[in-house]
Amino acid sequence: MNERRKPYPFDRLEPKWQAIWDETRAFHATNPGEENFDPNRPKFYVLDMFPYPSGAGLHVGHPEGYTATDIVARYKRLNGFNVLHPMGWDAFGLPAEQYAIKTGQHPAVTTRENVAKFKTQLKRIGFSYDWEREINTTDPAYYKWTQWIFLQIYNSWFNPDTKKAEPISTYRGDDADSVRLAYVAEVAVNWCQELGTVLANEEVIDGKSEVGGFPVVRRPMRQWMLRITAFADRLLDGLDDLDWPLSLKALQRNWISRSEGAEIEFPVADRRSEDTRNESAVIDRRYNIRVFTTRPDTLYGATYMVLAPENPLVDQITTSEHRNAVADYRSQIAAKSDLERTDLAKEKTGVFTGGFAINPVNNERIPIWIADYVLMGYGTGAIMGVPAHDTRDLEFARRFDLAVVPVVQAPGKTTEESIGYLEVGTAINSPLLNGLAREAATAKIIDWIEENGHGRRDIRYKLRDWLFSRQRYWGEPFPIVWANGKHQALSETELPLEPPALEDFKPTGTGEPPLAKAKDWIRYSENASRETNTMPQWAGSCWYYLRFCDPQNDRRFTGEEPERYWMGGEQPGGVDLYIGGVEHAVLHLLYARFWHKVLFDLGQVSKPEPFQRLVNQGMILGEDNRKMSKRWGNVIDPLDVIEIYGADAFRCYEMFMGPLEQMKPWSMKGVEGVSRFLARVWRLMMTENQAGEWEFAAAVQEVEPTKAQQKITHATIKKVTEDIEGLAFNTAISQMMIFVNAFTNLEVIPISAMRTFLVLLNPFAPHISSELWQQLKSPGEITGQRWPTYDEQVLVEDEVDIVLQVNGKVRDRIKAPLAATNADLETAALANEKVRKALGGQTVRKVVVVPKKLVNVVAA
RNA sequence: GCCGAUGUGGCGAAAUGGCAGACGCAACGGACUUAAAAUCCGUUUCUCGUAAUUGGGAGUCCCGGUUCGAGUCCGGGCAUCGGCACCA
Repeated sequence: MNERRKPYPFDRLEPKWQAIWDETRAFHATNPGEENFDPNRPKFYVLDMFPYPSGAGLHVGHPEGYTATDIVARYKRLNGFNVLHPMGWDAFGLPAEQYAIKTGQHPAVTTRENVAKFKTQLKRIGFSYDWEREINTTDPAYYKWTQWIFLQIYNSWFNPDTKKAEPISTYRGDDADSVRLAYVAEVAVNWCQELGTVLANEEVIDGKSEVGGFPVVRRPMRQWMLRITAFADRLLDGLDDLDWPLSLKALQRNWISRSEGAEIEFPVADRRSEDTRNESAVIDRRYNIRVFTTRPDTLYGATYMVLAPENPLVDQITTSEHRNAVADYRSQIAAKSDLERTDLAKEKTGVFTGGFAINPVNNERIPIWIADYVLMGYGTGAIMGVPAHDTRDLEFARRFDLAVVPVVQAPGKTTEESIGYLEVGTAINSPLLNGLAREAATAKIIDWIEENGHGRRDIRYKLRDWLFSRQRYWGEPFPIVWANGKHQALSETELPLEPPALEDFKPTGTGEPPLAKAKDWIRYSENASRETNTMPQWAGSCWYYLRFCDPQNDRRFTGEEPERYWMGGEQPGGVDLYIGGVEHAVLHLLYARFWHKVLFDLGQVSKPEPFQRLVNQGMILGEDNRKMSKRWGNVIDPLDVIEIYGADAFRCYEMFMGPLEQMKPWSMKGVEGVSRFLARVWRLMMTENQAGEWEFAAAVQEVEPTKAQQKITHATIKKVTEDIEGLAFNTAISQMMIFVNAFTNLEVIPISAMRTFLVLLNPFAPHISSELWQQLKSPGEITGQRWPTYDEQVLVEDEVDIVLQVNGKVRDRIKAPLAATNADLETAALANEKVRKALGGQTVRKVVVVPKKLVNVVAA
């Protein structure tokens, strides 16, 4: 093997500095009240989305965000902040369990090994985490508090008057279990046979499981739910003040999706009067059909109704002669997967029930159909069909030849042409509303509906309550026991509730959780048994950022004072910078906000939102511009890169690739370029002697920098400072390259400029900058320095370049004294030979002068 | 269909409304070397012109607008990517 020569000895100095940082606890953050805590420094909490420690080890995507936060953490420390920069492991989850099923090895063992591997890898990159705060969601000392928080949720309800979570003891009704924020319900859930578990809506993508891509079917099951929908409005409103990417806020808004409108009741016409043509409302008072609509202003245009096939009312409404057709259709639909059913391309289907409803606004008898384009899971599972002003209804009406009555006139169109018009227009064919625009018509009709008892104003959300139980082994057991068919909470003193030791982790396949196999564990007392479901993977990550504030606390989930300090502080407070992938937009980031709001209402945390500023790093693609995957053979292992180029080069390349938020392809050649830059930095201050040993370069001397050197040094301080604040790390590195190029090949290099530069470089390349700082015999440790400041005065030029334009086209460039007046510049421009040549004989109409920049001569 | 993002050299990219392409990669040329690697120096948007230099023209997805001046602002398209999707 031909040993590749290292461009500088990173293989020696990187482990050296990593060991020093460990030994000196260089990045340990102290809490208020602890020794060495300095209350005069401002705080900064900079957080990564902690990883699931998979067996595959670190991927180049992980360190992208981690490097960005590490640069900010180191930068903030150099600026005198108390910085909280922790790391931990989100270690409950499917892969460890599936590995356990295959090999029989306990998931705890696999997890321990994977964590050790991840930690070694992260340390090799030189991240400045406070490892004394490391946490692991599978540690009983951690999930004790996950279970404790679940009990807070279980023991709370949402008071609609205060719009807050309150202890269940404040509830005055007679059925507390019906209002708890954690409740059990029989619902149509997403069941994945392959994984042997149910999944949350957020975990299902295109009818397949997010993990593994296995088919998911609808199936009614009794499950634990968390009442996140009660917080829908607050989760929406809270977004306004967060410094998050607009696209991510849009994703959450879209997911919650608030619709305002009305719930309207349509009475069912009495079947006994089927042959009467007279619609004078012989009404069957036993059941009304309730619909939700965002367009109550089109009520006069409702010419039919549609129920979801699963709607229980269908049985009551269907007449005997239509019973067979309806039954056929319903079984046909039941056999379809969600995917088939929601296929937009297919033609609308449906059957008539034989029943009629009465449109309350005009007493018209309208037919009731069932069709699979109406979903049981949204609104009331029934709609009023307004074919003239709804695309789907129109398609359905045309297919089955139902009446179409336009009730909104499009501007400049005839009544007939207004069919299919969805925008704002003027109400027609609507005695109560004629002539009104949408807003006024909507307000008026809702008033009418409410006054006449036909319904009420209503708001609906697409957001569903959070399906919180899983039929898995490797998760937090619920601190719940069942007695006489009722659930009750364990007391706090019984936490943590550890899962039973099991030989066989396999899902049962029946929907009964694996924990059901542990007969002894289940038996709680003579007549009570334990809940056998476990919590979903998201539970642990819903509050880990709070645990980081005070990770060893055994009396509380997090200490009140540390929480107030790190999560509170000045408005708006919270985590000051949170970086992670966009894939958690409607999962972790929504769930965590929900838990945080519950804890806030209960007085457990100091701010209503956890993450003040959030940034999504872009995905890193393979060199072939495809998503990295084993299938394409384009996966890059960070450790391989570090082996060849060193951790500093790896870190700098990850940041130099392009803007943090952007998707971008990997390039080994690019790593090499950045590695060359670091080698140039090294050789600026070090030379190799005859024996091949590196020694301090004689060129670096105690001399005053020249004016030009001062200028570039201050320009670099300014650019790097501003770019770190703006997370524009790629251009910060560009500027440092410009700096180094300017000092390359000089016979005398001022040591003061080098020291300043090393501090600027330190957050990006902490190892090489620490080593050179020491080689330069600089005072103290580089990590103890103050971030340099720049002087605008130094940056001011005596002479400036002035661009001369004629009609906006550049014709020449001249140098002018900084003090030159506009008149001076104008004169100089008009006297310029190239300007005069370009003007030809044209008349000068106007001269625009931008001081210190340009003169534009306008002529014709 | 709805929501969001993006569109600049051979490639990754840069540019408070004011010199488009900083910085890096690749390519080409040169220095050093017996040679190579490494290193250092230079050229490198396209096009026309020239023996060469100095030059001319065009150019930031397309069409229009605002402006003395537009990659940047406004209007309308197109394309690519991401999310949601029969949500009433």
